[in-house]
Amino acid sequence: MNDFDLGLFIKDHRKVAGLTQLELANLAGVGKTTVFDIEKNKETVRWNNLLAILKVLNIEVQFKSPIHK
Amino acid sequence: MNDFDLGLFIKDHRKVAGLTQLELANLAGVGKTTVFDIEKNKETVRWNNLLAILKVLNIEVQFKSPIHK
DNA sequence: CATATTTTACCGTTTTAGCAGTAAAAATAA
DNA sequence: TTATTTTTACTGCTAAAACGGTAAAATATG
Repeated sequence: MNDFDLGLFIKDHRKVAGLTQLELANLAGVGKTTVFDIEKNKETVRWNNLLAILKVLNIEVQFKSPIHK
Repeated sequence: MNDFDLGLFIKDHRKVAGLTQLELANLAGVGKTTVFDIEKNKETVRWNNLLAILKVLNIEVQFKSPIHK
């Protein structure tokens, strides 16, 4: 049950940071289209671009699995 | 301090699952090169391809930030 | 040891994400 | 309301990701 909305999550954080999509794009070093796509949950974006945006917004990524490693 | 090695993390889980890179690639619906690249921490891969591999290996992704959650 | 399997590496070809530009909705401010 | 900003949407072009094929290292197996 993966109802987590990453796009909305990112959008909310961008709003809290007081940034427009264009500003976030420039800070992350990506195009405005990429920010738009990510907030729309387009998953065929590049991992590095998503990472760049998450970094600007101070969002951490964690990977969990049953075999806790 | 981002010393987390996602490529190694994935490789270890693949090993535990008893899969070769090619088998994992087929299960995830991606090319063998993509699996290889991801295990080598190439970050210019597509988010959906990474997600597909994580899903096969039963690895969950979580996003954390100071605000919310 | 030998040899079978797996991983790493490189190479063309195809596919497509990323990009800037533009413009029209939608939201926000004045 | 009107004016301004922001978001959404679509465009063509270009760089490069994804891919399969191939082969050489590396690793595992008998």
